[in-house]
Amino acid sequence: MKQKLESLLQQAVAGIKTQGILESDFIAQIQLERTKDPQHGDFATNLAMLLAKPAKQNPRQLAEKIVAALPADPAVVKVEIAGPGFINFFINPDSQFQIVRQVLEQGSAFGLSRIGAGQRVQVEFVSANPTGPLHVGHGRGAAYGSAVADLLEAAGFSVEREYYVNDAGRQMDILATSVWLRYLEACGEVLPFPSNGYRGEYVRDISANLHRSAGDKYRKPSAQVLADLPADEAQGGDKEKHIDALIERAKTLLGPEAYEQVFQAGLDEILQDIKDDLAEFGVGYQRWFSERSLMDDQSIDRALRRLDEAGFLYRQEGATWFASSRLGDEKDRVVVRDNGQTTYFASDIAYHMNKLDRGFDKIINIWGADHHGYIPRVKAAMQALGADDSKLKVLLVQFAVLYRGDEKVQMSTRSGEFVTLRQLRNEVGKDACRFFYVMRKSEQHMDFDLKLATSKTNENPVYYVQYAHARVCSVLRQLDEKGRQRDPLLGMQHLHLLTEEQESALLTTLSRYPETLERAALNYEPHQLIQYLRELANQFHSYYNAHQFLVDDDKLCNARINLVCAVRQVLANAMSLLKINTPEAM
RNA sequence: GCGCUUGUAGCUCAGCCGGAUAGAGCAUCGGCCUUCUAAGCCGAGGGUCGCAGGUUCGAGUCCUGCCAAGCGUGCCA
Repeated sequence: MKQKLESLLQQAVAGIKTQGILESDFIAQIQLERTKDPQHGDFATNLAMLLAKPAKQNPRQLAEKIVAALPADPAVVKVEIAGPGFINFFINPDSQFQIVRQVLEQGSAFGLSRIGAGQRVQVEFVSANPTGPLHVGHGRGAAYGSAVADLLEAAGFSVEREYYVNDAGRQMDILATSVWLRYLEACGEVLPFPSNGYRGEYVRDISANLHRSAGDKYRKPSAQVLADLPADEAQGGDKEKHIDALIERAKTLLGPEAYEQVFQAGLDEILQDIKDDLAEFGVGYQRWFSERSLMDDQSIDRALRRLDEAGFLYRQEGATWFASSRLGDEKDRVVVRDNGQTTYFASDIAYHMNKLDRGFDKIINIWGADHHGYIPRVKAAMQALGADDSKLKVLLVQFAVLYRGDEKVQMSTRSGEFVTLRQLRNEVGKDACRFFYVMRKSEQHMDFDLKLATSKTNENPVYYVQYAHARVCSVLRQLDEKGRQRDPLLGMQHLHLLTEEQESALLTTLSRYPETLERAALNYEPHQLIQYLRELANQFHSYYNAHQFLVDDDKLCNARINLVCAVRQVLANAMSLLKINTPEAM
């Protein structure tokens, strides 16, 4: 309908051009929007006001000429000029009714769009370090990222979801060392635990499993482990120096092969936990991309060579620098440290080169907002590699601040004091989790109140939407219990009986679903879909309270049942997209 | 200091490419269950859209400055 009106307006513009009112080479951008007030009809355009200046006429006069040039169409019953020069369209109610038929015929496909035209989009999200279980902060990225990916898919893009596994680097060495130290404890060794180690209970679990499967294979006497170590923080020393020395000690005492086995034991178990956790949360990936693989296949070397060949690398103070400041970054960045090790950033350059090589039309990275300072340097790297950095879109997600009632829950991975995503899911349930996480715009700070999300009362918005769905199901059950039969065909023939205020509102809202989905996808804003769901559910509940559906008149009854079935279908389509359950009874 | 993000009702937040009288939930107050599920509905009160300028037919929305909050500003990841 919207498209039809837009084309009518284009024809009208062409018409006034031939009248010489407007320069013939002027390109008019048609802006057509849904009206907020039914008095203004169904659609409105500000075209006359936009063209007033180039046409050198006052908007209302021009509007009259545009309306005069507008071709007649059976779907449009009335066109009005209002306010400063708005042109309001009133749509023939008969054509409004057809949305019910359309929804029921298309079923779960209703609302899907082809606007993406099969373009290949990669969405990388969560990508939390595999040094511990996912916590509630990662949960928001998971819910948001998968919703964005699913939305894009629904809009006709070809989507690849990817998790970048940071399985290299110092943090992983700290984890491996923490696992080993807890393992030694399990063997019966007595030794202090470093203040900078991973203290979480999950590390003990991993170590216990390792001890069960490997016995004392990795055991070394504690005296040997602790000999000549720099003091830890608790003893007035430097915790960073202490932990680095412990890592070195682990590597030398165990030897490369055994160290690698301990390392791998920690990595495997944590990664598996993350995979299970996300799967249970309804989040799936096409690919898990290992950072170590970039080292193993020399991707990092190749990436650095390409930067060097392009003249963007230089040496200074023993390190190798990338001249990112020449490409919009604040300052240059180190890619190879003076100790010869490449930085995390070097891996990331190689990773993005890999993404570019895979030929995606669009690369979407979903990062925690604390990484925003990182965007310019990655874009600089892409440019230096000769790529179009506008292919990369970084979407930032603010961390959710967790409250238990009024009390703010403090979190830190290292200390082990954090609420995990799994705990949250167990406490709140998957549906409420996903709903709450994507309810807000991603770059908004979010207060996640556990008490509110766990409450099974009316304070909880997810139930509101689910309840609307369950209510339609309940109506159909009632119909059956009354011994009556649904007659969809009869209902279709009498959709014109749906003239109540609430019915018109629902028809309009249903017809808005496809454009809402499209807009949510193109703007990467799943919260728009949530807003829509709440509005649709609200209108349905109002309708439910104002009118009886199962009336004696078979024609009206079936028309209404068709309408509420269409409502149920659209509710279900949007909720399934967001991986929220659609209960048939509550 | 500089950079990014945010600032809308008591609280949590929507507000589409700049559009007509700025919306919703919670909270408060008042109504609605003999009728398809009251996890619901109807109504009321509640606003200097952080502040000040600017752009224009029109600004919560765009621009500039200021104020406030969060984050960033590592040869950490």
